[in-house]
Amino acid sequence: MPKAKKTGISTSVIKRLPRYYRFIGELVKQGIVRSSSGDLAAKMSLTASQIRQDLNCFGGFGQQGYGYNLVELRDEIGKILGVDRGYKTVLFGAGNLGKAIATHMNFSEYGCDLVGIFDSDLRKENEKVADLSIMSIGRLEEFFEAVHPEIAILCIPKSSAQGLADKLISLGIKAFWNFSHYDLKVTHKDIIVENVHLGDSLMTLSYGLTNCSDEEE
Amino acid sequence: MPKAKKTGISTSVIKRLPRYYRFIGELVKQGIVRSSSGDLAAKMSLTASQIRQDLNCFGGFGQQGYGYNLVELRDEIGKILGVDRGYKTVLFGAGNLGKAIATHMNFSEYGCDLVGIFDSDLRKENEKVADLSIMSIGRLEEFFEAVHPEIAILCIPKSSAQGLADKLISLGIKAFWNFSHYDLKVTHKDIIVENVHLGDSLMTLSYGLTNCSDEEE
DNA sequence: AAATCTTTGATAATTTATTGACAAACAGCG
DNA sequence: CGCTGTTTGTCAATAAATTATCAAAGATTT
Repeated sequence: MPKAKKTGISTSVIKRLPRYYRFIGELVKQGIVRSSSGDLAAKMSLTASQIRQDLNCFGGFGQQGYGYNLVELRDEIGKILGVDRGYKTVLFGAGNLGKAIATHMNFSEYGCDLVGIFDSDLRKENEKVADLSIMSIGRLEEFFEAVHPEIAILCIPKSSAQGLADKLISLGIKAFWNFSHYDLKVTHKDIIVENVHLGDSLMTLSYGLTNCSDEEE
Repeated sequence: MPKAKKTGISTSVIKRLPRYYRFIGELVKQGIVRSSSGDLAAKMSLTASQIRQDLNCFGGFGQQGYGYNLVELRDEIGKILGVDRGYKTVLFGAGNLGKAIATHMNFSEYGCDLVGIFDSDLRKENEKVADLSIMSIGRLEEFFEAVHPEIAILCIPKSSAQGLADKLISLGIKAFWNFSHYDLKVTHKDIIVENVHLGDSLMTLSYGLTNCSDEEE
């Protein structure tokens, strides 16, 4: 009898959910139908305790003496993450990174549906990327009026990020996936922001090389 | 009198360093020369206490009654991160994502120097990306022998990631920046891995939209 | 140069996260 | 259908991270 207790899930737990979803999805693809928290823990380099505790934040998905039904578990986590929602998503900035994200990401796997690409460079208008024609910013209001997208992906220079974000919020955008090298400031409380800083990740690698390899011993 | 205490810095602290580096660098660019932990905390949405404690892991960079000299602080953090090292970096997989990373990232800002791009598709050989000619995998040994790169960026399908990684380790690679949608398994203890899962970040956004917006109240 | 004000670095207190332990629940077997 | 073995969900214990506090250091002012 799964009891849902959605109140105040910690971000530590939430940030682990996508990884659970990936791993369990992979196991399902391999045809494995059940698994215990101990098995999963070994495969994911975690503790069994943590897996049980994490999953229990959302409900009792397992069964004593048996473990977890992986298909069911994957679907439950998917539902929690909302990967079945198909949030309408619009991308801004069709430079190298924007194009790569548009063509490289399997949006549908992650609960998103890419429905539009905008660029401020008029010369790119009508160019095709990922089966969509790039639109000029001039068509922004018209498009939002008609489509009402929920997520904006920002692949634009940091100088224009905050301005565009404010504009998009006024047009009803609910979430930002922000690659603009700038931490968006958002006062509205239900607006969700994920600032992605690839450079930070690379610097972490550099830190590791610089500090761990020799001096650890 | 800065006392260095590099022993066992927690990953929580390390993961904040790049953000400090970015913010402080930005302030320096704006011509601001000093700042107190309180100022910085307000600008970065952190507590003053955390900033002081984080910085103190590496040495006493501040001065009572004055605060921190931002140029000095930025340079110190840069040195800790190793962004002055210019680690020789090789990219594998010249698809959309690989090309975007090659052309979009300012590697030198992050302590890296992109010195080679490989792709298994022979038709791409000699194609130019980011001022480098794509090399075929056949030239791998020869190139590593001559150049001895330290970092490998993997923008390849997950099916070939582990195999290539093992090969590269045997050729002397020290760190992986891995975009292959697969968590690399590395037993060697000084090999450093950053698994980047953009999909995880997008799912976190989806989680936020699905769970927070309405039900929070 | 003394007095005042600011701010650090360090330590203590608190909060949060992770791990361990175990009773209760169920599967599987004979 | 009862017995045995497994595994969960929960709660307690531990560990880690964050925040608060404050004496000492030094800047700034007069």
